[in-house]
Amino acid sequence: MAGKLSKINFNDYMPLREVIFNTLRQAIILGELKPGERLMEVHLAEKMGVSRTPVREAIRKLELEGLVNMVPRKGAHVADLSVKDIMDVLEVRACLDGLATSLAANRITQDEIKELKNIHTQFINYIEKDNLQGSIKKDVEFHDVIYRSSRNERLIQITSNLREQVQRFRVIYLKDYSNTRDIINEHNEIIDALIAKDPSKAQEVAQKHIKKQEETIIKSLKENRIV
Amino acid sequence: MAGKLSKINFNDYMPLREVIFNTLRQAIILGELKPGERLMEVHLAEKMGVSRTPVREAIRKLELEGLVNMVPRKGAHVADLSVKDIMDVLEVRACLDGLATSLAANRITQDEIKELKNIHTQFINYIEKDNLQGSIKKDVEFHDVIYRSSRNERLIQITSNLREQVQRFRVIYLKDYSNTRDIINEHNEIIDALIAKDPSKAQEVAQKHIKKQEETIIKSLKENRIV
DNA sequence: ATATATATTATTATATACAAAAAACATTAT
DNA sequence: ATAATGTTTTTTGTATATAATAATATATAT
Repeated sequence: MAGKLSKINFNDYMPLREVIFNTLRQAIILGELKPGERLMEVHLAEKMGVSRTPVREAIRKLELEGLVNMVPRKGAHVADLSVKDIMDVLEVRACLDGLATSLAANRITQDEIKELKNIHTQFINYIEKDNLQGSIKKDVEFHDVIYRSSRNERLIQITSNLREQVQRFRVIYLKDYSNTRDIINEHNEIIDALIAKDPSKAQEVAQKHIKKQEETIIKSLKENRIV
Repeated sequence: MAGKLSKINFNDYMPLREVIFNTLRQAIILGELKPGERLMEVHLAEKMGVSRTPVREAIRKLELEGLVNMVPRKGAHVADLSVKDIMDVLEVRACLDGLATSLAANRITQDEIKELKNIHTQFINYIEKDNLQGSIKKDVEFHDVIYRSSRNERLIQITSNLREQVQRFRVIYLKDYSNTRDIINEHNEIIDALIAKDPSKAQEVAQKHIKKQEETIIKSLKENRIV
């Protein structure tokens, strides 16, 4: 009964508002829509071939997600993201990454550890080959597995939003961004702590990992004379 | 030039969608709208004397805030809040309260410490007088000051959402909720750590404070045979 | 009686219409 | 030329209309 046809093409309906929401969100995160840029309903609507209604609903959601600022009766703008903003984000993220990793130390399965090692190996390969996009992708996946292993949905949701902000910041300010080899060792430490099922060690190294990321960003901001 | 008239009554315009959003949110948090309850657009619209448009936009925001679940083309329901959900929330909150308090230890001003002590005194008074509503209010204010003193906007935003969830959980499951005298001592410890400007002590006692809250909730759930 | 098919109704999704406010522009007075 | 005022245009906010889907009720066949 449950062949391919009954599995596929069932729940693939997406409201226009969702499509618009995802499109705009991606555009903001990838820097195609720049901070401060005005979001005009009619303009966006005709550009995407829809009416104002789904555009407005999408903007409402972006507003709550903090990617868009609204002034009633004036309009919507792409939210600014200051250095202070991202420092706030990283301060929280360091803490929550520590939490996620310490929880994962107790809750991660053997399969997930295997998966983690696998991703890490691919990460190393991309780094060796200077493939930035690849290494970024594997870095994201690496942390995805850890968050997932924390078995805390709320934590996953919050950190995913925080990572989004960091990604956005990089695109806006740090066009010369690159993944350093140091990260390999830091990830190794994390894996070791997880295998050892040592929560406090896991917390420590994960927190250190984000703090180093923060330092890297600050260093890069200084080199670019931004701060 | 800048008399009362120019200060008051200037920016007091609020879009209907915001009014509806706040109304519905309050209703959900205070348990007037129960988990699983259907939110029907026309129904809500005519109950509040507006058209469907602002109601829909409000629902979009509630959706992103996690207070409402949507199934496309089916409708919106008040989000469920399971015991597991709230355990997740408290796990994160313990961590972030620790962070906020440790940051506050370095950043809080003398005035803010004075404010904190003041609120705490009033909190004690309400506890002594068995005034639950009063003590809850002062408890909230107490933590507000600490979050504010962390000087981390992102942290303030996230924790405010988490506290909202805890509040909601209490209303749904713990109608017999009460503030115990133990909290007085825990708050005292927090104040002391802040005065001493001792971040790690501050983190420790704040985290302990939330963990105790978690225990209280679990105990109460057991007494009520919910878990 | 139960299951299946069909018609009816209710509800959401999207588009459009209209009203109110803000912004842009032009006009006049100084 | 500049500021103040009035007019037009643009844009947002809200209401309504239409289309499509889901839910419900009804009828029919087995």
